Amino acid sequence: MYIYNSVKKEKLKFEPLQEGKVKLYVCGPTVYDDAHLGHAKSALVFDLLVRVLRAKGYKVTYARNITDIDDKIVKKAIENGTDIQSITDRYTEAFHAEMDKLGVMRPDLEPKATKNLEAMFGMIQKLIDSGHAYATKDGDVYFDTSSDSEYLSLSKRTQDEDERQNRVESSQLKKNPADFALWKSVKDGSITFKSPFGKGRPGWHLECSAMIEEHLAYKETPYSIDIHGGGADLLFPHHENEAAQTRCATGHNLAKYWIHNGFVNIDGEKMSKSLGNSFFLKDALKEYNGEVLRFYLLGTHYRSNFNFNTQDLEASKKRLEKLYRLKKRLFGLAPNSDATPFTEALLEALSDDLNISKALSLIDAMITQVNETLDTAGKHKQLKKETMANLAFIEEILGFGVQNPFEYFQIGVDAQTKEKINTLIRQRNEAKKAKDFELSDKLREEILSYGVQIMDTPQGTFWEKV
RNA sequence: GGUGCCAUCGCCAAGUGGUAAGGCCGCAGCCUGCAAAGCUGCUAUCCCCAGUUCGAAUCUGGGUGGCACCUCCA
Repeated sequence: MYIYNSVKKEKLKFEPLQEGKVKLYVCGPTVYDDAHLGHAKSALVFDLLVRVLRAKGYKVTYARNITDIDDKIVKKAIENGTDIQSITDRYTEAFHAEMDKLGVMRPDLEPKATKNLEAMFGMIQKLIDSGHAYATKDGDVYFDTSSDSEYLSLSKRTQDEDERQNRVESSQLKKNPADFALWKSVKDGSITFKSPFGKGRPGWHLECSAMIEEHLAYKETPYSIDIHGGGADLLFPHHENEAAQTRCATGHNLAKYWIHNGFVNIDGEKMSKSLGNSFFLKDALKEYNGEVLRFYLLGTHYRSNFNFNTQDLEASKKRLEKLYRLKKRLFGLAPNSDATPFTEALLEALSDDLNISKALSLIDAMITQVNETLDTAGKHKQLKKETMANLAFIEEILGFGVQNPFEYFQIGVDAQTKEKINTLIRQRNEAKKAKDFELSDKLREEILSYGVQIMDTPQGTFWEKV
């Protein structure tokens, strides 16, 4: 297994901290709004990583947090005249439902910030005791970046005057403009939590460091966990700050490997709240099957920036359909469960820093080759069994082709319409049998008017929604 | 201003020193009553310039053009 470490900026052989095990933590969503395509991309990328690692025999413990305390959540709760939990519950539920539609497996652990305040208090105290954090008279607690000689080693930044001036000031009492809040005092009487440092809210960066130590971390290795991941925008300042906290509070480094996925852009522009061009996942799911979106979003290498557009999405959809058509051809056959040359090649491709393009080209080559053989006379018993094993492996490792292939092509057609179409197909087949092609063509026109296409095969006439 | 990434066929996209994968679209065939699906064949020398090398899309330098982070953000 090779993984590109985005901190070292090179592809490295993956060697876990403990033989056969992988501990992975990914920064999850802040649940104050519906998930957008970027959340989907990130969740899909790490879903794929977990599947590949497991296929390679690693015992993976996968954690992805839910940030359920944050200024934006508070703001929304106040606007809606409700408490934060009704906001966070609602969007957490929506997030889960949408990820399910994309075929994203649930993580093993899903820690929430509000449930881990004690762990955060403990880490703050350790940082204060060791001189890496200080409290102000306002009741805030800041991480003292000047106390960490390795600060900025993750993002390889330099702190010049320009940057210092550009940083948004939240307090005049900070020793250094780069210092970031571990605990923010809140005095306006809105939503606060009690802590040994006064009433307030935790800083955003703190939760990940604290929850990793609480739920996931090794205590005796030079790194807390094997892999830490998230969107590329999190490298700085979020991950830089997490790394600093963990390093200073525990004496060991946070993660051995860092993985950052690229952005999703819309029409060449970064999707963001401030640009007003967010694309909600729920809207995309109204138009497209979750598996099509999965296939599309996963179809480009995870580190590349991804430019979302419907033309490319349609092309991806067609490519996925090729897989489903082969499944239709072999429907109902049992696989032999042995690894095949194909499954080995597929796993090898994905083991190279998740080379999805290589993987997809292998799948297409396999599909074409099987179709070609099936087009010739013969039963091809062994090939069929082996192909079923290949398809099962594709489902397992990529999550592609998981639906019933006949139903897949008929999604969105109601039972009544299906019945009508089937009746017309029967009538047309009778006309064909009687060589009344004029009538059969007329019937086909009528069938096509339902927005479907039909295909005559040796096994019978099938139809698909266009 | 600081830091970093990228530039491969009409479109999407691998390859990162040994002579350009794959998909979509298009064209020509096979198959089919006709279609659809499937199959076969055809379509690039890798932004520009200079250099290193027996050999570069792949390395170095310069240029041009995109983009991102530095502020909440997957």
